Amino acid sequence: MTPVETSAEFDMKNDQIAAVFAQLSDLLEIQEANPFRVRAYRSAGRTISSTAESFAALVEEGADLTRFSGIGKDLAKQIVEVVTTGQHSQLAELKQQVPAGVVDMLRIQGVGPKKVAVFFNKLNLTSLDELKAAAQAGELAALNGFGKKTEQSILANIDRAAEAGKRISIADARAAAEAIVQDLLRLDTVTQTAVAGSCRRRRETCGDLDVLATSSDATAAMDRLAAHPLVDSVLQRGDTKQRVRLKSGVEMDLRVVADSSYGAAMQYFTGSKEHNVVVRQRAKDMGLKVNEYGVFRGDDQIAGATEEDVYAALDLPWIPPELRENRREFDLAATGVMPRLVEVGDIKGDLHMHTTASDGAASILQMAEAAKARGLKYIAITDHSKRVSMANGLDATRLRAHWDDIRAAREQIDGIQLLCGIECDILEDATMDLADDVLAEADWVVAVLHYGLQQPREQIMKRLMNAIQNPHVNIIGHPTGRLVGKRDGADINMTEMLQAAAENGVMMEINAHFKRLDLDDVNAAAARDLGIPIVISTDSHSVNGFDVLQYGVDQGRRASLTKDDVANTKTWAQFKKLLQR
DNA sequence: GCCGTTTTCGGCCCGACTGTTTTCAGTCG
Repeated sequence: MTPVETSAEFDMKNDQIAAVFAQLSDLLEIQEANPFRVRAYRSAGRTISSTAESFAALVEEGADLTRFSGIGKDLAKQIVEVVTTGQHSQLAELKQQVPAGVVDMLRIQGVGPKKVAVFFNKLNLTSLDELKAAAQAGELAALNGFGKKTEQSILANIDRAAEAGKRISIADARAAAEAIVQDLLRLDTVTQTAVAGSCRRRRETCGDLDVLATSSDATAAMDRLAAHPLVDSVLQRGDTKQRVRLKSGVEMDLRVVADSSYGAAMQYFTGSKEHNVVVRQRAKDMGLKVNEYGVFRGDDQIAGATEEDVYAALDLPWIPPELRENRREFDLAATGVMPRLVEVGDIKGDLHMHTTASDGAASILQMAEAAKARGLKYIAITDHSKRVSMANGLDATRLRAHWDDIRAAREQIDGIQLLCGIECDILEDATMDLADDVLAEADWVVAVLHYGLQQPREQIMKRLMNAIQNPHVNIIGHPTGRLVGKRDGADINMTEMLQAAAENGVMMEINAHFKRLDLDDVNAAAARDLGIPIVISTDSHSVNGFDVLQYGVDQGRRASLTKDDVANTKTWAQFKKLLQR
């Protein structure tokens, strides 16, 4: 492909491009297009949004987009059209034919493209409000293939459609799922139980919860779940599967299988869907069949009790759940050995935390004692700089006095190193919040964006580049500034930022707080590929703040980071050497 | 629409649950 000559903007984000193809697949589905074509569009959207490189930049370079799996000649052309014109001609056409309100109907539980097509084509309904009115008037039950129950179900779920797709944080998901798992284990008839689904894959957020149990008595397990104090109501119940709504609004599936199927069921219910499609296709190619009950050759179950057996039957090493997204796990598996991913126990230092000097709740010594109690060997105290006045940020004078306090604290505690650090704001005008001579005195400088996150990409990049080129900056903290599910990050050219960091020896943080978790999995993997040391830090504001470390490590695992990729797994002696820039 | 030691056509993962049906389609994960 030759570079594209155009005057159009090349600043479209991957998520925006992906959204075009997601919309296309919804619309095509309502129009009853070939389901595999719909899937191709949906998969292309997923590929684009889970790629660190900017597709806009790739188009600008004239790169061959068909090197991405699932993107062929046709989709490559469509991506070029979207990037260069900001439009997709077929999407525009489809939007003329199908009003947006019709697409909204897809969000109603139990309503899919086929039903939506009937509402639109037979009854001319074009919005959720019109659909609701029709249901109340009994018009839906009169349709061929519909009945009173479907109509009632739509009425029951239509008001919830607006919040459908809402996801909860991994922290909330784990708390709820693990409470229920522990409760099920109290039943004598339940032998094994575990959390599966996106929660087990440790995604940042979960749309629903999946719990698996093995038991000779599925009825007892389902009754137990139905009676759990966290449960609001039972939505579905069959012989082996029950779906409930929790009081928090989140829905949970419980699946009960026999012990001989536990591994296969775990594999199946852990997903992701895309990972499982590849697994099952692979089985098919080998003359086998995989379902939630096991791996089968003909009618013979040849594996199923453990996940290891299931993967082994397919000539695959066991794949850690965090990697099961059909990204690179099958390439890694092809080498025969999966990398040993970083673990919480590997972490020896925490390099981002606050004290009462700014907006923390504990003293320097209290934080150090708490860190030491958790087995950490070194920490950096990184209170806010003055720009963050709301958090009582430090100016040069207060910071120097604070550093004196940190040095004094070193005398009062053994077995843990204390670094004099600072979380220094990168100001809107691209200068640092503290002067170079102050930063030069620090052991550890975390540079961050807090304000002006809405600035245009050019200015955001100027700020990040200045910080990265500042010889006193060690690391960029929570690099995008996004808040999971609440706020998009700044408009960053990730490739450019990471390249600059690699060239200047600046590290990148995975902020372990479950509301941040950036760099995210995709970008952290890209950083690692460039040889950038990653630091997983908690940003603790209290002695309990260290609890979030697990979430950061999980994000690192999703990025397939090993211990070697994470700088704060080093011993203090090794880490000290990394500090020389 | 993608893909290919079954490569340019003919496939494309698999099963539970529900509701509307008398044998299956739609939805969901």
